[in-house]
Amino acid sequence: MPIRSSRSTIVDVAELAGVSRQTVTRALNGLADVKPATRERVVAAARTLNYRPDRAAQSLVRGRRTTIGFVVDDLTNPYFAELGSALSREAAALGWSVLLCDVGSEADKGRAQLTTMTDAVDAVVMTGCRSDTFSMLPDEVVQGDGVRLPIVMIDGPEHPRLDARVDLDLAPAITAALDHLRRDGRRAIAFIDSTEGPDDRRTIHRDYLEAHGLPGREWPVVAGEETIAGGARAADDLLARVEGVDAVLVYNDVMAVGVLKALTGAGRSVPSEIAVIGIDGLELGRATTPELTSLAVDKGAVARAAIAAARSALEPVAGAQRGGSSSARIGLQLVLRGSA
Amino acid sequence: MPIRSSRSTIVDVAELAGVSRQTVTRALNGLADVKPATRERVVAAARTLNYRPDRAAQSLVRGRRTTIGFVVDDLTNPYFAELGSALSREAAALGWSVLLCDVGSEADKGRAQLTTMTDAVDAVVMTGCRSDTFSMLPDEVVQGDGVRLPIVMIDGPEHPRLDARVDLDLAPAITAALDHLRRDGRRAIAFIDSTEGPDDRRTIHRDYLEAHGLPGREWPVVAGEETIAGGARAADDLLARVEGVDAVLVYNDVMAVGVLKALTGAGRSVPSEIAVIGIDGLELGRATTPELTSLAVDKGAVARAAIAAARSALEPVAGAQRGGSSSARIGLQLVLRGSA
DNA sequence: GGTCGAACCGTGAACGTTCACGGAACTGAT
DNA sequence: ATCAGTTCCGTGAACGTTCACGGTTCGACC
Repeated sequence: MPIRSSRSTIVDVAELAGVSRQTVTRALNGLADVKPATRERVVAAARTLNYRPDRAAQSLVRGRRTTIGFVVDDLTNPYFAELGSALSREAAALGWSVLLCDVGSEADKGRAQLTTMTDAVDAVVMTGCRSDTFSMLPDEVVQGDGVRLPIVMIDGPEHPRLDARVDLDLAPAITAALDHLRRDGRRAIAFIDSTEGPDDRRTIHRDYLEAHGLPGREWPVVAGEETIAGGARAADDLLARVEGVDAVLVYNDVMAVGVLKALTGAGRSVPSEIAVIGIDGLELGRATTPELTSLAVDKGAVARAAIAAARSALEPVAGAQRGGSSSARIGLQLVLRGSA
Repeated sequence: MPIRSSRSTIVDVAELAGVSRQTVTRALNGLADVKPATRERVVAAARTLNYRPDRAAQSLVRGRRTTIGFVVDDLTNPYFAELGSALSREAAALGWSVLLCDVGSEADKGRAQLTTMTDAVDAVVMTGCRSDTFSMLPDEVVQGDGVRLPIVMIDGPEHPRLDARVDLDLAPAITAALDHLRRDGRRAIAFIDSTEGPDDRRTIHRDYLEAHGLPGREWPVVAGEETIAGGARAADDLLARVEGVDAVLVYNDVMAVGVLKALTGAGRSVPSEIAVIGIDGLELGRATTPELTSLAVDKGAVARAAIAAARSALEPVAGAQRGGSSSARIGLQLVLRGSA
């Protein structure tokens, strides 16, 4: 008997059990029309061969399952985790599956991960991507000469290749937050960003300051990394360089928590001396004292919009809307907790 | 021309472009031996039909990809998020994919999700599962008459069906933490659990108290839910019922952060009056003031062990070790930050 | 005009599983 | 002994794609 090095198939089991393919199928899938003795023989054969049905072959014949890939910079960031959670449930409601891909920091590994993901998936949902995850995509996917793998981008940079976008409606939200601060008599409202690259949140903030004749355009602060520690460093930096700041708007909640910590650590009381507002509305914001006021994102809504976008891009109807990238906007809500 | 309601296949494209399957393959996959004009015709046909290659058929013929399912109670818990992140990268190193499944609270939906997941996956990695996720698995999977889908459990309840376990080596770690507290002169060391069910951490704690003649066995505190708010409530409860507690060990970091907040909120200073130690070693523990001391879990190590276990369970070598469930133990490290 | 090589394209077969159908063997009653 | 009815099992075909091979066309060159 020749040694089969590769994985054993259903016919191997059939031969060993002395039956046909079909009987093996019946026996292993618990169908009727199999004599108990035969079933046992088949099961035993499957066990000794460590037989495992090929999922690809199964789903080929049983019908198509759609799988979407969820690409994140860093699942460790609770915002992305909450988003992934919502996406997983939303996809499940349609019978879809979600393939997770945490590309992380190392660009080369990220590339490899994305290639294996993209050819196992019917559509891609990317998010964040301030580090340019998009350019890590395999060339054949991004140029898409042949078949375009649908890509929907959540709150990330623009790109002609995208099939759909889900954006946060930041302008009214940030305006509301700043209005709130101004009503409280705050005048010196700084903004702490995560990187120096172009950023809607920062420009909205700056435009607001200009429109209302407030100071602060000259206080660009950059955390460098979207972590608690990064936020804390940025806050220390801000305190060291600027006098009289009485409010801070922060790029996201994770960094805002760091800011909060650094401020109280430096003896500034929050919110009486300095108010802090974050963006995302994470559960994490409940961990601090005072709790973090934030512009909350409805992650369920974002996930629903993303899934809907992927769905319509996958629609079998021949689209005259080729290249007509759809776009959804999700509002944010100012949730007042303790910090502002 | 009959209207095809289902998804279009490669032969549809071939017919529309007036070529053969193979030429379509060549054109769309960017291979050689296609005249530019023909390629364009094929691409155009694919576009109008919104053709999308069947991933199942592709991977059937191109070769097998292994996919593992990652089952979590709640990805919102940063511990599981960090674990998922590690798992994703570890799997990627082998060219594997990770299917995410956040079963959440609703048992019925969880059931449905798990069935669609389990038949798209070559192995399952479950974790947490204090809420009995295991019993949500479809019957044919859990009884596994025919082919056993490998299941590896991370730090969850025992079950004869499991193929492998990855456990946290809690006893020495918790002992180290309690030793540390005792060296600091703490005597009244409470434990805050998440549920009332059987739990290693609680029993290790109680055994330690007994062994060292410390009080506290009579202070069972249960948070109910593994959240910051749950931990806070539990701490309030503890303060209201017991006098003189000078240290608290908490089931996990998320709850411990809530405990920390409740204690400082109630005017107790940490760590001078009461020390707090959590379990998990999350980044979240850096958000508080003081930062949370914790028994840190190396999530990368856990993920590696889980992947390795799945790998060996999938090994094509006929195993005489059928049912011989492997088991790995991962140590924890006491990381001293501010709270103890 | 024949030969040769390149460029381009099509035809079976295969991947591993399940579905639809039909056939054999066995039962029990007429 | 015949028949009908179960019970059990096997044989082609199909799912949609790619691989290996072979064929045709075309131009160029002797």
